[in-house]
Amino acid sequence: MKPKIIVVLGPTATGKSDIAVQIAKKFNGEIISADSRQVFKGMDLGSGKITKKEMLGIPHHLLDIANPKNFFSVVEYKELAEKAIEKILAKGKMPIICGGTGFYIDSIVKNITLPEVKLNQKLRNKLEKYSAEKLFEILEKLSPARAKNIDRKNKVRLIRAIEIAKSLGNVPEIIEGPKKYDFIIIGLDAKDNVLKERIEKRLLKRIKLGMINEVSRLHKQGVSWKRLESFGLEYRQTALFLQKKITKAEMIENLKREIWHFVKRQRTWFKRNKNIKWFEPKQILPIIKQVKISLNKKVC
RNA sequence: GCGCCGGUCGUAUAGUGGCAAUUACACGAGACUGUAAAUCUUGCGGCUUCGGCCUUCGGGGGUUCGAGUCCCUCCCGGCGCA
Repeated sequence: MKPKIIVVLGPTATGKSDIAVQIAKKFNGEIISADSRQVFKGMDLGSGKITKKEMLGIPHHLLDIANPKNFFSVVEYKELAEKAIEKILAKGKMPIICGGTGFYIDSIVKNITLPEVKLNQKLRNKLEKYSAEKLFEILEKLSPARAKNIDRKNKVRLIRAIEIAKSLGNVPEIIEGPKKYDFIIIGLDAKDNVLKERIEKRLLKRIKLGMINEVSRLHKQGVSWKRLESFGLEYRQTALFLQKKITKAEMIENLKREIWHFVKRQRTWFKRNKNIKWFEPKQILPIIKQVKISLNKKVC
């Protein structure tokens, strides 16, 4: 029998972190974060990272493992997450993956093997000057197979594909490996108006707790404005505010809107996965109590 | 009361006689081969057998082959003078 892993996913502001902690308490688990921003050290308030206190003694993995100045990708994430899974299982405990980065979660759940190609800044600087059409032509020559299914207007993807092709000779096919684990996937989502309210409340709280200082500190530590803006949402808007490109009121307005857009994108991603069992945040805790026994035998 | 300016898809705008009509934002739908909170695509008057058909630019009337665009009039808003 394959080891069981619980996954807690869903759009932002649904209370995933707290619920994951409750689940971990119930099933003797440890938590592996699946969040593309919380991996970075020093990015706490802006990314909504769980605090030491909120962890209630449950060990958390894959938080604060990367330097925001450096490139981090799903390849590294997958490698580290699998190591964490094995470590937790070796202790006889239950791994619980929790986060909102669909791509990171899928890399584990689908066991996707991706080529490990380091970032080549020199090449990127050169490629960034080209138009999408030009980049597509270059890729077509290097890797016709990849050119066939790539989004030909998406420069970010085109540049990455060329980078991989230049390093490996072509862009290898993606491989979905054998399933090593049994995943129980719990999705958390709430009604639009409930979520919007939570988003606003949470945002104002973060600002009060010092989110702007956090971004300012990151910049002083050498994280460029460009890099901060590339993180999106809180980091982008706060960076714009600190550079006096927008006012504080504009920053808050933009954030409310963009976080909502983000929710929509997350939902679009998760919609494809038919194995997700969806719940409202408030109904999940009583259910967790009930499935206590059945989880040890069979899937709930 | 007089004078001037203005009223166009949710909002802001373009359009001064010739194709449902620009652009931005919002809103909706979606992609995802590896920077994923990023990046990208797409719809947005209605209907459609995808060829078209119908209804639209404050209201009404008029000029014209043809009006968002010109004229008259009414309504509404802003500014100026009384």
